[in-house]
Amino acid sequence: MRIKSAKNSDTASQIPEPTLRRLPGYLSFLKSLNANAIEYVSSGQIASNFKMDSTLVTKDLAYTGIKGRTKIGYNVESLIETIVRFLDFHKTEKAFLFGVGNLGKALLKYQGLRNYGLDIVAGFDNDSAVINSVHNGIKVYHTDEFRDLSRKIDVRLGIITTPDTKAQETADLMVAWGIKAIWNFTPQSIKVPDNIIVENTSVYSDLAVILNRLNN
Amino acid sequence: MRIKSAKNSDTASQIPEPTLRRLPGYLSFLKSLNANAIEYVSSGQIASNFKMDSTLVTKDLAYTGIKGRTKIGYNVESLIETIVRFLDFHKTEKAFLFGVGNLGKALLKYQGLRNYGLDIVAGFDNDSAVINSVHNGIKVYHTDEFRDLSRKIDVRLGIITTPDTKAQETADLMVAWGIKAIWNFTPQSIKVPDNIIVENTSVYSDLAVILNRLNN
DNA sequence: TTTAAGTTGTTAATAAAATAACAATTAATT
DNA sequence: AATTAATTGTTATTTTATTAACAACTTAAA
Repeated sequence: MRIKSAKNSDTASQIPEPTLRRLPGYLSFLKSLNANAIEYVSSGQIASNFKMDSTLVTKDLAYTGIKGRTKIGYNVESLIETIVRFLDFHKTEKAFLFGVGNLGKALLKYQGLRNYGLDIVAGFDNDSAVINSVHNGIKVYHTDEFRDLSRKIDVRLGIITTPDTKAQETADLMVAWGIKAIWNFTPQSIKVPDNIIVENTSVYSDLAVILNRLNN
Repeated sequence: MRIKSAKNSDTASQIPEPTLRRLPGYLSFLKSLNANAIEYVSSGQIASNFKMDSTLVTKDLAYTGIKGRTKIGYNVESLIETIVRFLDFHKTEKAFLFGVGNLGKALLKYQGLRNYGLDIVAGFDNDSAVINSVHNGIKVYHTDEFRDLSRKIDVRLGIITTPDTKAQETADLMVAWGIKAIWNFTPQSIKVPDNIIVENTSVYSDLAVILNRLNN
């Protein structure tokens, strides 16, 4: 049986995902340049930092709309601001997190995400050991309280850091409530309606690549 | 300036990275089938679970050397074993972890990685608040103790979960000691000799994709 | 003022990955 | 025993991403 890959309902999802994935790396590098009071940077310099082709950097940056100056390069500060705005890292996207285990707690405590536009507003779990605990100012509630929560709250993003076996039911719960996007940290593939955005983050894929490179 | 992308010194690094990245997902799915006492699975069934093309699954599985049976599919148990062995998840790769902050602690405590061939044997940090603490049986030492550590110890992999600004010096330290592969969880690009394997895991790239899909 | 060199930005070529097409096989059904 | 349908596995095509080539520009140097 063959299935067409799920296509974006959008008219045109212009920007290639590889570009989108590289931009935060550039941003980190640019910030370090800025911290060192460096005013201009060329695509070649960025490329050499990441051991990649400079044309690719130029093209990636072109997507953001920034203009460079011949023989000078790009203004570091305005490039930072352009990328931040392009990636919507300047806005604040609220999120719920389900499953306050080790990984869940780490994400709650992780200050870094705040600077990149993510604001986790509450945690949910079924384990009484963590319910009512507070991490980094974020309180953990019983999952039952989520069911009763007003759907008027403007949270569009849900994070799954539950045990693998709970991933699907957690996703179902979130979809029923009205969540628009799910960030799934379990290796389980979750089934959701076509209009729900799912992003899977699997540390096991990275591990597979490392072990393969180490052993071959 | 243009730079050729760093190429694997290997004669042929045969297996495509996208395939390698998909295999752990298949594995997770197969384990759930096995838990439900399902004996055989077709590439079409796997494909439909992940909303992908069945040909791609067939090709991915072909890389592992497994043979399927026409009209029947693949034997779930032997497919699991084949993928596990193919990915070297059956071996135990020892690792050091540098930077015992929130993310570092989470990785130390994360039991899941043990089942996928990763065994973190020690943590290192400069903060006296965490030195000598034990997480999941793994002790945290002062970074200075790493410098003095015998290079005879068979640890090939180092994990960086330090603050971004410490990433490069931590990498330098590890390379000097004799580490062969680095798993970098900071968004900073680290510079290492060509023979050192580097895998970057950036949660910000995933966030960028989610925010883009949500807002466009 | 002219020339040279570095850099952007665009267009063309190549490489890699995903999808489609299809041949071969074989279990199940008639 | 013959036929049908499901499925693997391979080859061809298309799409996507990367790399190469090059034209245009502009700053700095001669």
